[in-house]
Amino acid sequence: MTSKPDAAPFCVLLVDDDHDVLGANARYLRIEGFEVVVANSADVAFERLHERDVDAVITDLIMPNTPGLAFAQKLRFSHPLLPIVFFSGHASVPDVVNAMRLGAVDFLEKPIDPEVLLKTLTDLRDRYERTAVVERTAFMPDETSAGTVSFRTRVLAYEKFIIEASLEEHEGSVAKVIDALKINRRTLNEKMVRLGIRRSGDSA
Amino acid sequence: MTSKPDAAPFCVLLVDDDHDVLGANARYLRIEGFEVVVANSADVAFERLHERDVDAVITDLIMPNTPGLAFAQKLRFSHPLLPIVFFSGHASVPDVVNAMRLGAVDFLEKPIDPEVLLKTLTDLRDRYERTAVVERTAFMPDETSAGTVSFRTRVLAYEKFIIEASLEEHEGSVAKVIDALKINRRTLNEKMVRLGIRRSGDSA
DNA sequence: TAAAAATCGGCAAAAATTTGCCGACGGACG
DNA sequence: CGTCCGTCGGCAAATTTTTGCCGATTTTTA
Repeated sequence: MTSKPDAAPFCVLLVDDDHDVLGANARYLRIEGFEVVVANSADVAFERLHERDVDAVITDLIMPNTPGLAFAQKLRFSHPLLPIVFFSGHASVPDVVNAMRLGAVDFLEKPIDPEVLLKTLTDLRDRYERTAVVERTAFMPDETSAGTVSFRTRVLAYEKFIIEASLEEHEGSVAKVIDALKINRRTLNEKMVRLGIRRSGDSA
Repeated sequence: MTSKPDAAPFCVLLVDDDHDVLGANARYLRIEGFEVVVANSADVAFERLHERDVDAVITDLIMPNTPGLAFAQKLRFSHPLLPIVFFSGHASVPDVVNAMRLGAVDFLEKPIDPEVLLKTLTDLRDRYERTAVVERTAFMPDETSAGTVSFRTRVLAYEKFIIEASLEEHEGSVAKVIDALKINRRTLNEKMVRLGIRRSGDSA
């Protein structure tokens, strides 16, 4: 409904080889308060990704040069937790299956209903807000080497994410988290310290 | 091609409300060397699951009483890593998306091509052979854990994902993965064994 | 205000993971 | 052939993590 230009700039990377559609969607999303970066090919998309942090990627499954899946695959690797949403005109079941396997968040059908797109992104923004943070803090000390995130780092980032998410879900109740995650209290504690997780309150 | 009744008994739970189809598929799979348990409803399926350990579940998406998705959802609870394969006649994109979100391994289209089914299961067998072990050690043996997926399980699943992705990205080159993930060769090896990851090459 | 419920951290034993070293194997290549 | 390269696995030591136990504090609840 209300589209408020949030304080938190949620940045969406829109990838589509159809210039018109791309422009239209971008415009629409911008009006709705999203920050939008566009790309008309996978290559350009990667350039954009290097230039700045995006919070979600919306991409056409079928593009001239790079198949959308190959694109997603590379993306998955450099940005493990980055939400990807596909859309396509006549997607076959296997297409959808493969897309989801690559960790797609959703798969929309073309032509895209603006309402649906908006809802998808809004949900995403709400749900994945902190994920981006995790990525940013835990990943790549310097942004030069996008691909060289160590295994350990990624896993730790994920652990952190899980715990923080669960913590939030249970309104900061450690006890509930322990129960939900089936993790030893002591262990959870250790991890929180190690990963620098603080309850509800914040920095400083 | 050659289907050898393996020493390792891979047990498949086949769920379909169509008696004839169910029987036919079961027979076929048995001939191909799988151990098959059948159920014509979600309820029966759960009974079977309590009776014995199965390694994979193949289920129709649309069934009279329980919608396949609801079934999968319950299943996800009790068996977070248990591979589920769906099949359906006229699945919509959203259907597939939801199925995959619930962690479906694959989504086949009805009528099922025996060849495809067989291949799917064979791959599954190869890939998930050892995963069962992980599952067993990863979370409570008891079904008391009705609620959630344990922290450990989730992390393991993620580790598995990272490794498999990297492996795929580097066309199965362990050396490259070691370099990319900055992980000790020995460690990577251990994890692959523990998580049941096999290199691109495949079946027996 | 007292009792009950939640958190947190120190410590040390127990358990699990990681890593280095060594030898082996199969394939590609000169 | 003989070698080099990439992979694998056994073993044991080095490390890291997980857990249990105890007691101290803080927050809620009755």
